[in-house]
Parts: sequence; C-alpha cells; structure tokens
Amino acid sequence: MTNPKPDLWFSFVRSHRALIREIERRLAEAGLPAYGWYDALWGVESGKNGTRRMHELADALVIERYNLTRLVDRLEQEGLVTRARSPEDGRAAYVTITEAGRSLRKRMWKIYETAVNELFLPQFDIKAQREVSEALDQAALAARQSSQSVQ
Amino acid sequence: MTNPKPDLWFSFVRSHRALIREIERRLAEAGLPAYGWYDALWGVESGKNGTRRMHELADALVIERYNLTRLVDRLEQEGLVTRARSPEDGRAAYVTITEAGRSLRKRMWKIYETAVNELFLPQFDIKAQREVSEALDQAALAARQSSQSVQ
DNA sequence: GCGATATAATTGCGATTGCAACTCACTGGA
DNA sequence: TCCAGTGAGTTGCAATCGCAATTATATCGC
Repeated sequence: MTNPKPDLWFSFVRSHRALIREIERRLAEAGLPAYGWYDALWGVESGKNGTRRMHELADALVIERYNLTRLVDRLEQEGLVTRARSPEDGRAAYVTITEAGRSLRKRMWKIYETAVNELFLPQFDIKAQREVSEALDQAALAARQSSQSVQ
Repeated sequence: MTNPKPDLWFSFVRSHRALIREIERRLAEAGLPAYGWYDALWGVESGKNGTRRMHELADALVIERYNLTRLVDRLEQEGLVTRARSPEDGRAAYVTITEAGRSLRKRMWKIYETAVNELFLPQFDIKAQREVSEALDQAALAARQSSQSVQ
C-alpha cells in the first residue's frame, strides 16, 4: 500500500461542487445570473480596453469554443457585451464589455467575493494559499500539456 | 490592501475545469463513458451490498435529486445498476450495482486513477495532501451549512 | 499564384441539466 | 381517524452543453 491515496482528489471535486452550488444559490437568491456569466464578463473586462478575442477568452475560461460562442450570444442579447469582427484578420471576432456589463459584473462580484471569502479562503492560511494556488496551477498546466501532446 | 486575494479560488476553479476536461478526454479516447458515471457507479458500489438509496447517493455525489433520477435511468438502461423500491418505506428507492457495472467501473478507474496520479497528486507532498484535503472538506461543509441555514 | 492545410468561429442536433410542479407515502397533532 | 405537513422520488419543459460538421479566412509549400 505505498500507492498515493486519491482522497485529496475526491475532496477537490466534492468541495468544488458544493461551493459552486452554494455560490449559484446565492446569486439566484439575489436575482443575478449564473456563475459562468461572471467569469465570462470578467474575462472580457480584464482584457485591453475591455476587449478580448473569442479564442483567447475560451482559453482563459477553460471552456470549449462552441460553448463560448453561445454564451457570448446570450450576453450580447442582454446588452452586456458587443461583438465585432477584425478588419485585419477576417476570422477573428472581438468581444467588448458594455457599461451594463461592467455594472452587472460588479454586482455579481459582491455576492461571489463574499461567498469565497466566507466559505473557502478562511480554510487556508496565507502561506498555504500561495502554495496551494501554485500547485493547482501546475496541475492545470500538466492537464493542458497532456491534452496537447495528443492533439 | 489587507483584503484576502482570491487567487487561490481562481486557481481552484480553473484547475478543476482543466483536469476534468483532460480526464473526460482520456475516458472518451478509451471508449469509456463520461466521468460522472464513474462517480455514480462508485457511489453505488461502495454502499452496503453494493446498494444505496437515491437521496443518500445524491448527497454523496453532490448532485441534485432530479439529475440523479435521470443519471440512474441511463445507468439502468445500460444494465449497470438495478432499481428497486423498499417494502418498508414506500417512498424509498434503492439502486444496486450489477456485475457489468462493477466491471465498467474498474475499467474506468484505471484511466481515471492514472490521470489523477499523473497530473494532480504529484503537485502536493504527502503532508500537503492531508492538509489541503481537510481544508477542502471544511469548505464543502461550510457551503452545505450555509445553504441549509437558509432552507 | 494556387491548391492543400490550418485556424477561428459558428451551427445543427442530440444529450444533459435546472427549475418548478407533481405524485405518492409517511408522520404527527387535534 | 383524518388531514395538514413533510420527505422521497420523478417528470415536463426550457436552457445549456458536447460532438461533428460547416463556413470563412489565412498561411504554407511549391
């Protein structure tokens, strides 16, 4: 029995589900849209001039392109972002956040941040926060590299 | 700027997505069903006599009841589990894993375990594995308690 | 300069998820 | 005993996701 026990992994997936579920619950309770919208809005807003290319955004959010297309469709319909094609590269599509988008993101952040600060972060001291964060980034990198090495 | 920075949180959600995506990719590549099936099969198999009650299972998997109903529908259709109602409590439904279910779970586990051992666990030393696991369990507990305190 | 290949984004369609409503069975107090 | 309340599980329907194919543009090799 020298094998590593994957307890940590199962704690990881279970806690992720429990936390996301609770965050979604709080957002819904406050009449705000689902959690995924926050990520997308922030991904756009944090780009240069509040703009990002689609594939760059999909990559940052770790979601599939076709799902991003339709997520952005929905955001656009609500007037939270605008979409434009690039004159230089006819394939490229740019997404830009609107004022309404910024405002909604801020309102969502209040709820979201509170939940994270209350439920998640206190379980780690400052040193652990940095270390675990780095370990998780490494794991994400390993996962991406593994998938690319096949493709 | 004494506020906690939620970097750890974002590493958490991003790494989760990247890892799940890569695990799904490997399972699909091996011609095996999606990741969620593993969890469900293990949830059933690990119960007394390879049996569990629906609501107990939903709770363990941290998924909603109505989703479990339909997940079990699919597993049942594939002959991986059987379903039975309780004679004592007419409301209760029991799910039991079949031999085919056990066998499939084992095959999935080979792929799944390899991925976790290769991509995730090596990022943490043994001591960190225990500590982080406990911290995450605490966070999950806090999330559950928070949702219950409202309900 | 032109065909083969690669990249970006999108779309059709079937599978899965989420919400709200529903059925059926147990429980506890008047 | 009977009926309001609660718990377990399921279902209808709309929203979202995942896969494979499609469109449009750019790039590479000759």
